[in-house]
Amino acid sequence: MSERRIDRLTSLLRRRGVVLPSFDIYGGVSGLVDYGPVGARIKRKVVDSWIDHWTSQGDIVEVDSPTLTPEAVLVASGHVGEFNDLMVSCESCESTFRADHLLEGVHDNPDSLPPDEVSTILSKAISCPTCSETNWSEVRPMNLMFSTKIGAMSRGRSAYMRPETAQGMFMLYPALFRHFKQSLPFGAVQTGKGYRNEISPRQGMIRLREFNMAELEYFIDPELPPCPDLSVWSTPVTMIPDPEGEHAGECNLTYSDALSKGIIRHPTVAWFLARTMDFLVNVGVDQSKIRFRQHSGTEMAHYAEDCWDCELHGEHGWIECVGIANRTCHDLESHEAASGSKLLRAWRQYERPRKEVKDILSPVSSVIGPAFKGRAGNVVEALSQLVELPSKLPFELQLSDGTTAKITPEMVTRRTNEVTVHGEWFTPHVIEPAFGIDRIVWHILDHAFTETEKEGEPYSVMRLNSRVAPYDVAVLPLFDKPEMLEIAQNVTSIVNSIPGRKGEMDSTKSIGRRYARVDEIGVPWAVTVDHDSIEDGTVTIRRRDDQKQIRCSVDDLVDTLSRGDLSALF
RNA sequence: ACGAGUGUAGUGUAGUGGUUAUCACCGGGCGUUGCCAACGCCUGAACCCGGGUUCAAAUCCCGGCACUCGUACCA
Repeated sequence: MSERRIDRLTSLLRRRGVVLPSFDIYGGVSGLVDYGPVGARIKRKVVDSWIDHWTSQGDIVEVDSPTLTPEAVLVASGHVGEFNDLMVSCESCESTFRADHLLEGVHDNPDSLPPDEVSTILSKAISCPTCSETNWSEVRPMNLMFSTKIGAMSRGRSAYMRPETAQGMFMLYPALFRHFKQSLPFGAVQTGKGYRNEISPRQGMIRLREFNMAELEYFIDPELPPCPDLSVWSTPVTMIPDPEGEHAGECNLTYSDALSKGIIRHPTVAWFLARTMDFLVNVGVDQSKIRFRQHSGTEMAHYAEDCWDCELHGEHGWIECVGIANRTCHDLESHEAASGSKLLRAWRQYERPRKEVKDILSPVSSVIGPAFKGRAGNVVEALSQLVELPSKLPFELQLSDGTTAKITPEMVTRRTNEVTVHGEWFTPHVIEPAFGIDRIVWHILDHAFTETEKEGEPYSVMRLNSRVAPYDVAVLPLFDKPEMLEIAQNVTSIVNSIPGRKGEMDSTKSIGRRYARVDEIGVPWAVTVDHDSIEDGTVTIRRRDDQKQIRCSVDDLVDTLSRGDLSALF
């Protein structure tokens, strides 16, 4: 047995087909892992619980978009710029830095410089912060996105594997807006793979190059943010507010207290914190190992207003597993600007229509047309955008192309326009909780992994919540007799016919060994078929966590299992 | 990314130039037992990959890959 708990845990996960290195027979690839037969079921149940947790709310729907993403989308989102970090290392002391960080204060916009210029500035003006030497290596761009081409050969369009699922949901905003009858708030969830070519992935499932993410984009009217009742969550939770803010220091607060004290800055964000906690506890994360940490102003993306990490504690320390960010209107506005689409907005109906009286110069197109020919369109446009009308005609009208046009009295009619305005278009804000599924699965396993002793021998039990257990029951014929096998086979197929339930039969080896095997992969219940089963149709049910047994009929078993948890029988 | 260490069956390991590659658990078969990793017999399964040195390499050297630790990085 290995010295360290984490080694014993990972060895169990490999041995039992939960999580194992990918492409192992070819030497493996760092940052890629496989879920085996047992792990894949656990992961699926976590993802299904997640989808169900949010979609049962009513105003959130599931969508699914491609992982292949055209370059333009990721240029607009900022990923192409942000993920092209230039790295440089000091040849004297071997420290590695992001080149743009070193240039801060020397150059206004270091991101915009090509590598050779960065190199030049570095060697002239910057010394190593660690050892003060000026002996820089070659500047290398580190692109964290996997690039590819859509289409054949050189005609292919540049694309990337998505670094987050969010952009796909922003692309679907117009469809969502229609689906929800054009009224906010509403949200979309998406689960799937994301890709980041990490410089040095380590820590097993914590930093992967291809990983399972689950993201929720909740679109709201910033002037009318949803403020759900937070008083139903009365248990305080651990929070670490912005270390640069006035509430710095770990504290234990309810969500509503944190919101009223101004620690959580947005009511909808507070509500997502609460709902996130509920989800994690539901799938078996240990509540005492969950905390929320607020980003400091400098850590936060420039557009975000309030950003929290939900961190889970395990063998790797405190790990960010969920990020909850108020992304404001940033993404939708960027895509509107880059694509020219006018579909990325929402309509805000005024409570009562506003009458607006406006003096305008209405163009007389029969005069303007012949007078300005090709520029006529521009002139009409500029007239309609005049805020202050000139006091007298003729006057010089400023056009958008920089030229001016002389407007004479016969070209326009002065008129007073009375319009009724019923509302306005605006760009919704978006609150985004983003979950790292693999990291959550890891912590579920970590928290469930319990090492005990049985008759002086080490004994491991995976105390998984039954919601995420790979099988609901294990069916074990006490011994290898045709009558018992038949009953066990029968019980297994009945269990498998209950929607959403899975049972597995195991008739090998001794009964103690089979109990041990199913304990190790976290099956919560073992159903044993014995002599009495042949006589009277009853079976024993053994509870994983305390090995307590009761006897009941197969009918009761099936009935209870289809209704809920077998613990009702104890 | 840099540096150091490690890489032997499914898992944990022994082996420091010549072994049929050790042991345990593990998997499969047969028998036996019959409710918590029981027992007996049989059986399955490994030297990370590629090159080099040597008559001979798991063992020494070089390169790659992976893991661990430290430093760095981490939208």
